Amino acid sequence: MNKSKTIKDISREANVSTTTVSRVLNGMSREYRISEKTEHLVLHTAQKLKYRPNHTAVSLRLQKSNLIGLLIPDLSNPFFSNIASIVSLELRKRGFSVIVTDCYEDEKTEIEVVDLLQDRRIDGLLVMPSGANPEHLVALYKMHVPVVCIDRYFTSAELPYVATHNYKGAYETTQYLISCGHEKIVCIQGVPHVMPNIQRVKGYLDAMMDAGLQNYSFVTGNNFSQENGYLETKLLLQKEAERPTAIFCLSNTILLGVLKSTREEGLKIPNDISLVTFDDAEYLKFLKPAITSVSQPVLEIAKMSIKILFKMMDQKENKEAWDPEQILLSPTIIFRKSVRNI
Amino acid sequence: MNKSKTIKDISREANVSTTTVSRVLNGMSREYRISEKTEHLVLHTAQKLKYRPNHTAVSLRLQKSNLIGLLIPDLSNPFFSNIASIVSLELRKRGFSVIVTDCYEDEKTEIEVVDLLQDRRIDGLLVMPSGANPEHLVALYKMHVPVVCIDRYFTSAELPYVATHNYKGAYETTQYLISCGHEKIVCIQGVPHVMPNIQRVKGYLDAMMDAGLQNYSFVTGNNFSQENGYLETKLLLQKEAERPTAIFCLSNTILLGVLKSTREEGLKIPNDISLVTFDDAEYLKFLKPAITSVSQPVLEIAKMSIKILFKMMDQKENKEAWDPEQILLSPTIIFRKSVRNI
DNA sequence: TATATTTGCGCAAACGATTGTTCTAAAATG
DNA sequence: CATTTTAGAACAATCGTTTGCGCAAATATA
Repeated sequence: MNKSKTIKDISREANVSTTTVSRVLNGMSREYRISEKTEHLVLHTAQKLKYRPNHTAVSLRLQKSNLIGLLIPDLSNPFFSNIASIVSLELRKRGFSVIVTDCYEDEKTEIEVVDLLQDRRIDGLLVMPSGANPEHLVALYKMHVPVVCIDRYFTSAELPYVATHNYKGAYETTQYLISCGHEKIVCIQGVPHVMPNIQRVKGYLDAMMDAGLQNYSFVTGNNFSQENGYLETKLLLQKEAERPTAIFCLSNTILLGVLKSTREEGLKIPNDISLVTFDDAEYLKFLKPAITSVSQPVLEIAKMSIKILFKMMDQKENKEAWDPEQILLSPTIIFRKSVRNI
Repeated sequence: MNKSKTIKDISREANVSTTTVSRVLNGMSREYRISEKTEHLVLHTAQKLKYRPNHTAVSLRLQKSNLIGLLIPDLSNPFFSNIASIVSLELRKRGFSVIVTDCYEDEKTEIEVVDLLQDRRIDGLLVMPSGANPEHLVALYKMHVPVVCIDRYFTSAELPYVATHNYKGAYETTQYLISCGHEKIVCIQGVPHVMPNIQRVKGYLDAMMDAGLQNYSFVTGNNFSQENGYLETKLLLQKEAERPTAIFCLSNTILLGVLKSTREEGLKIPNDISLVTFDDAEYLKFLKPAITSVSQPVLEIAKMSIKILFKMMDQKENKEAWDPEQILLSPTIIFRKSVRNI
């Protein structure tokens, strides 16, 4: 850190007390009847010395860090980094800084980091949890630190969250495939225990069931990696006879793996096999054919979660007023050319 | 913030001074001859009260925040968010937290944020500058705050940096196009004033020149957006007669725009026109055809910049020992199917 | 037994701000 | 002229730690 100037330096230089300096610098001159002359003197001296307030000291004194924690399972995933981008902007607008941590989908890391953030006395936490267990987050919440889950959440806990209505998105997408005449529809899933995945699988299964296709439903895969998509598809294409006519990828990383696999097998899309994926991404429309996808309302999710966070921070005094809002926002299906009408 | 327990609470509960508590908690029992009995008592009480140190107070006292700033021009760009991901991991390993800010390619924002970070007494700054002006960074550096530029840098300033050897990458890529028989090669650039762009353009121009093709060289465009790529390509394809046989995109966002444009015009790649782009990305190999690209050594760049940052932090006492290391790491061309051999 | 060491720990001053209370002149009032 | 009011600013405690120095009791040494 820096041996920078302090209000004490200003006070010495201007021959006034630190009290006066502080009050002037915080724009409280009027309330405390500080003469214009003194005010100018202080302001001028501060400029001259290139004074900058020590935020650490202010935090300690005011018991407020103006720091928000942001926990992300995987920053290199565009879905998450987009959220980080929006959060960064919105919080800066409101005068907060963001401590961002990439937890690499590891719950243990996340738990450690939550402790560290607590030591730093963050004023609030936005988290896309990596694990299946909300305990560390609930503990923080109970210590009166506002916490909002984004994208991933827990039904077992009383934590506020904002996420995509994944069930609806998956249900409707599956319905769409069925309406195109598909029956053998396979679903390649991501991390099984995270809520978005659970809901998507449920939506898929229910839609199949409701169409009387329960005997055809098949869920496979176990994480959001490209490799997962690749390997699962290889396996699927093995048994030529029972090949699915459509694959529903539960993330666009999975889709990439599926594409690699179908390409290697020489399959044409959508003629040989149809494809749909969760998560829209810019490049999907440049693939040949362009891929139909379920687009999540990322901007709204990010903004909404911040709104909820601030609502809680505003009623910090009486935590009893906290009402863990749990919000699901509808996704949009973007129809392109990757589904064949049978 | 939280009315959590302090060492004073422990001191009261255990009937020892805060001095002793602090020493025990910092593992200095031996050095200060604190009896095992007292040590255990303190440790036990701390546990019982669920004590957590107040990092704000520690920072103030020790004049060290354990906070690193990370300034990014655009978090939604995978190139940058990948760097953020690596930086987050590496700094966590070393016990630092990262304040990340997305500056949205806006220099004014960046300048403001640098001030804020300085107020927070960050121990170091990693920055991918948004603007053409290094003054605010140099000022920080002169205040003895370690600063390292990543990817983008300034030749006019004495700041350390780590970046891709963009000139080399562009030169060799252009050479490759030429070796495939191309002559009318157009370069669509990004933000003109940032160093990577400048170097890439230079590499392209020199390669054209060295091949005696200077009359064919043509640089257009003005930012890294998809729209830029789209519009510039539209213009290029206007004059049918003088159409280039190859386009060199200076980022993969630009490439996406180019693709959209060529697709709309019904051009086949690489038969009608060849394409090469800077920045490799996962999806490039799934495009049809897969796109040849210049891959930047992102991991090495991130790790190297952190290494340099810590080297400076380690010799904080005598800033004179600081030696602004300026490092360029070579990129790799990944040959795929988007260039036609004429 | 007197003195020198060692053991075990606490006092109090920082770090850089904020703020309730108090104080002293000057101005206003009667 | 004596007294009250007001303007203008300073005192000192506080936020939660760390740390140089000091000090009493216990033990070792002569």
